[in-house]
Amino acid sequence: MLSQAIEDYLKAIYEVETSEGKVSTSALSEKLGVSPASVTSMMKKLSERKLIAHKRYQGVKLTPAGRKIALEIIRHHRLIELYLKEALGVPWDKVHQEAEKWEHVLSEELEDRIDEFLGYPVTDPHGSPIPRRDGTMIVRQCDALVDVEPDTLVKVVEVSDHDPELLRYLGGIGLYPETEMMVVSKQPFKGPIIIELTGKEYTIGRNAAKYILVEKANN
Amino acid sequence: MLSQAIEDYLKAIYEVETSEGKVSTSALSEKLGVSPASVTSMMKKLSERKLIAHKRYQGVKLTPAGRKIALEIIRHHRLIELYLKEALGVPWDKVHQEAEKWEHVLSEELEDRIDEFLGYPVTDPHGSPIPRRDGTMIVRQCDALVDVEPDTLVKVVEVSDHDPELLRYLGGIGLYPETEMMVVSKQPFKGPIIIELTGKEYTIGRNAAKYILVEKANN
DNA sequence: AAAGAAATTTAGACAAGACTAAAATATTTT
DNA sequence: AAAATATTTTAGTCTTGTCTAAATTTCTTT
Repeated sequence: MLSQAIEDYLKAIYEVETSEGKVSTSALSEKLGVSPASVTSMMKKLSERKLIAHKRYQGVKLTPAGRKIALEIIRHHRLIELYLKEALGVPWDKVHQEAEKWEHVLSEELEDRIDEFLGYPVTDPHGSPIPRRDGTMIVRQCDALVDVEPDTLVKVVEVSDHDPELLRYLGGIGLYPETEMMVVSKQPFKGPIIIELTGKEYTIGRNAAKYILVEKANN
Repeated sequence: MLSQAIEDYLKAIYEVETSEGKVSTSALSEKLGVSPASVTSMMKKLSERKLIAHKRYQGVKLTPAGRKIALEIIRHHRLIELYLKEALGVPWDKVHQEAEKWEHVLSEELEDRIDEFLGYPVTDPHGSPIPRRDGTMIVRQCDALVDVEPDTLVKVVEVSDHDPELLRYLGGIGLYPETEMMVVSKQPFKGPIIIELTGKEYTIGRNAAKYILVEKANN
């Protein structure tokens, strides 16, 4: 049995690995809210257990075994998020927090029941793909909203679940995964992005726009 | 925030207190699967936090603050048990194990949603009363099956949830809370108890019969 | 290429919660 | 009531996962 701390580290490493490519001690320190020294000592432990490969001063990489575990936890997390929304009507800005704790104590059997209840879903409420039981995950090709040229019609693919306030804002304007919208303009000097949605225009800050993934709509 | 260990101790103290009256170090040691020395050291901590009253060599008692917390955890536990059965069809011999872990990470908000989903239930799948949010709990007056005289018609009130195998057996013969049955005879020399249920006779060991609570049926 | 800055690791400490072995106290037996 | 037994507590150790401060290595700047 793995400790919650180990599960959290593996998950964090996976997430940094996919979003930044390289996984540094400081990135993990920041993401997990612990000191860099704590990260280093955990890296040593995970290395010994062959869950990661760690070169001194050079960052870290998941081994296949470590990646498998990370994906199991992420699967728990995303199934739980979707379950809470579908079965109990928990709003999408709150499911993350709840899943963050529950994911570590979910049995495989209950995981299966939830999966079945939901009809073997493929994405969570934020549009993130749910890893399969076998440790594989379908990754969709898409761009951050911040990188899209103006005058493009796009479809929202995924919204990061880590900022509840952003989620409440986006929910308020009706911006969810699968929603189509027009990128109207990008204000200069790192100004916000203007989008059009159901006939109205809204502004989205550059920073927020990094966390909204979209693909070109087939029009 | 209380640690899981503290929550588990308080719950165990509550349960021993209600079932045995006196709470000894060894009873807790046994119940929690830790050494007596570990119990003593935790007792010291809980005492300092004024969650229990501890007299050296004389056992332990919950303070009102400690009891409140114990009942909150038990409320989580029982709501979760019922929820898993009702919403996801988890069989009653498996809900305990799952609830044992989930109870410690359930937010108050999700607790409320589950309570509402279930229609503000009063008992869990084993017939145990669910404590109210305010820390009160309705305790029903009833007898252990082992103490009932033969030739009595009784209604099952509650079955202990701690032995999955017993639960599977009882479920198999259709013995659930609210079920009515006839106590046919008690075999001598600590032999089993014979009951009649839906026309058939079944035997229930003396030990098991201690964990089945019943009341006289109004016939 | 050397100096300064930033990131990482090491060293050592601490808290929680478990353990064993030994000492202290209660309880039971004779 | 003394002896034997059982229970509880104390003392000291261990593991996990955190921390700070100091040392090391890498990166950036000039």
